[in-house]
Amino acid sequence: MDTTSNGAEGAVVPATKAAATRDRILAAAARTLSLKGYSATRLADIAELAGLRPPAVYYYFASREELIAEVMAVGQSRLREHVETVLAALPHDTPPMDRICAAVEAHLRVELDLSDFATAVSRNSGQLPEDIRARLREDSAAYFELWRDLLATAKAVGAVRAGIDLRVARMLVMGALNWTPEWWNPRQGSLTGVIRTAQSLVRHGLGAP
Amino acid sequence: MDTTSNGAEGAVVPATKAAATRDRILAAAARTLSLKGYSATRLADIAELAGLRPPAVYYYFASREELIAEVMAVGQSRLREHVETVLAALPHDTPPMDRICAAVEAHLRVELDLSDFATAVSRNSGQLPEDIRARLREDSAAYFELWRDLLATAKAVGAVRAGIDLRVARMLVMGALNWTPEWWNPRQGSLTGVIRTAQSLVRHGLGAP
DNA sequence: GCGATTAATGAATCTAGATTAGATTCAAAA
DNA sequence: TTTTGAATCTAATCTAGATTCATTAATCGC
Repeated sequence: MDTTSNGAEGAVVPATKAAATRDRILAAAARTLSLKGYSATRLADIAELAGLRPPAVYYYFASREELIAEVMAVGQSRLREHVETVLAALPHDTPPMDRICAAVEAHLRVELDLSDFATAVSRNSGQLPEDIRARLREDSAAYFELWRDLLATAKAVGAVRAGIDLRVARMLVMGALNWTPEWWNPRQGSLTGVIRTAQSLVRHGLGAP
Repeated sequence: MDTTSNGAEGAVVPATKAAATRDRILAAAARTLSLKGYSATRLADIAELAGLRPPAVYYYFASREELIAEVMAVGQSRLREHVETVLAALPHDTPPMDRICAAVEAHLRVELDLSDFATAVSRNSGQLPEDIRARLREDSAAYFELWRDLLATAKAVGAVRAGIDLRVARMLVMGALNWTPEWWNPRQGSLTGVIRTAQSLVRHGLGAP
């Protein structure tokens, strides 16, 4: 069902051997980007992790930039889709603030545990060349939109304290979440611990008493 | 009292013309790093902004890495010192949660308005080569320590809700703050607006009701 | 088994940028 | 006026990586 070492990179099982190699390169790039960051990511590092020589990468991708752009695109959409899926599975009468907390959990899980691609996005989105950034814009905007809606709905039913600037609050919350890969380490704290505290912070930070 | 264009980069007035040039290069590097990020920062960009040819930089700094390391060191300590100064100026009986809010404000001000150096640090600390990172470790740890104390004190007087993991909460809050340079733009929102919402989020997010 | 296509390689090339070498300017001291 | 040292420049060098390419190895349809 899956090709990577990382628990649940939910790639469809590749149809051909070639597609498998391509996925392996992509996954290696995602992992390297998530660990070392954009500037320190050499094509040679990626190739090595994928068990290949650097030129082989060009058989599958037009350029290093192309490869990285694809990692980011996958990461961005995987992030958004995971959160959307989780939200869609909630009972229809779930209170808005509970939906926000579910989104917090989903975001953290995908970013810290499920996908190197998502990690790569949050760790590097601020460092990308304009070129790549432009390609992410649409998907990224959709994700912001999702959060905007979550907050707006909560506000509409009076679940958000007065005096909170919704745009600012949204960016602060997303910032707190996006920064987690910089400090969280699976070996020293439990993921559910992070999730619980983040939810508590958000719920009481935004919520009316 | 000051040499830069940016409002309040509180450098001491340089003793000699040479020192002024050095400061100009440093400031140019800080600004470039804060705007373009580590990977996109060319020595040529810095030199141009400082009104020089790239080789001239070597008259003042041993290498690009050295220059960047110094920017980061200045930024990190400026950030910490500004927050420390603000906290030290508070009345001694200021309640712990108010002290936290003051720190939030100070951090945001120095990062978003007062110092390109501080911005450079929060935007790039995750991308730096191990080498430079090592040099920041001490100062950076001191800053974390400061926040640790702030939260621990608040907790001690019962100002923090139960069920909050202090370490996680601290990192989430600092993440929210450190992420702000990625999205905040002076032209579209007021700084005080950001500050107010951030304080509200933190106060209610952490605080006992 | 056997050509044809697909995958991958080692060795060579190309290039952006950092760095160095050496020449030049210029203000101040002698 | 000459000398000197500090500050800067232009032109050349050096290097890490990305990229290209001619060739080899693997795989597949028959």
